[in-house]
Amino acid sequence: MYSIQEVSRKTGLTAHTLRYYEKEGLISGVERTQGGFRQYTDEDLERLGLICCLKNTGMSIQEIARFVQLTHEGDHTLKERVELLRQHRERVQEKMEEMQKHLDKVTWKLNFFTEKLRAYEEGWAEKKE
Amino acid sequence: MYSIQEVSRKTGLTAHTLRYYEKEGLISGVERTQGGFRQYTDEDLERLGLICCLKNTGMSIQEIARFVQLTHEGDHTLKERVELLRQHRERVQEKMEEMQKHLDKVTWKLNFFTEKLRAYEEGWAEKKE
DNA sequence: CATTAACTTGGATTGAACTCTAAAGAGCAG
DNA sequence: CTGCTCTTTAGAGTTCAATCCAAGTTAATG
Repeated sequence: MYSIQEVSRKTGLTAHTLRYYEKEGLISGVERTQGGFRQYTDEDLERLGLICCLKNTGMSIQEIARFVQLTHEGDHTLKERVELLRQHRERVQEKMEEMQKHLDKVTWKLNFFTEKLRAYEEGWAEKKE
Repeated sequence: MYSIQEVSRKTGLTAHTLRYYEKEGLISGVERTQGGFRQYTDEDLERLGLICCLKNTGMSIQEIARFVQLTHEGDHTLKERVELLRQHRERVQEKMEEMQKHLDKVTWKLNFFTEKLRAYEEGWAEKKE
């Protein structure tokens, strides 16, 4: 059992964000102490792990909430969940390829500027002599 | 010379966004007709190309504006520009590696669910018999 | 037991990047 | 010239994902 601060440390999310995620339906059924303090289980941590993966690959809060809701509805939603993850993976892969292309162009431009800089510094050195 | 709509089509950015970018300092010095309409040159399009690459690899509007400003200041900012692009490239590469790791975990989970779905559908088929 | 630190809530605020609105002017086909 | 569409501006509004605030409650420590 972990306090919200401990989970914050373990996941890298702030306590604020953890409460926000709960409010948005990303993590439901977190236990409480008799005083009302959140008590996260190892299973909660595991679920947060997947949530972070989805978030870090660009899935929106809404979509993650949808996925979590399906999970709660039981095994008859398995097909839909598989479909959801598959589509997400595809989108991410496409986006990464796209990014790589754009990054290649940046690299090309970078090389161009580096060469230009070399020429500029040489010219400057000549003037100095 | 291209109207804002033509540039919109060519770049995929809306006319709104093009005006917004201009206001934020991402594209300065766009010519106008005597009536005040924007007239983009091929050079403007080229500059927009790099801007889109930077944006699509996650650079913020502010950072791009900074880069553009340096460009206008002349060759003595070449070193800084090279540095800026180099750092950006590094950040993007790290982020992409990170994303790939997270995506791998999603794939793993996807395989898990796919297997679970297969078992579930089989069970259902048995019941049906 | 007293104090301090951590936690609770609902609702307001932030910041980034658009996105839209309204009112007016520009340009072109018929 | 008459419509019609396109473009202009300043400024307001939207969305997303947090992030903060205030006021109150609970737990932990000396």
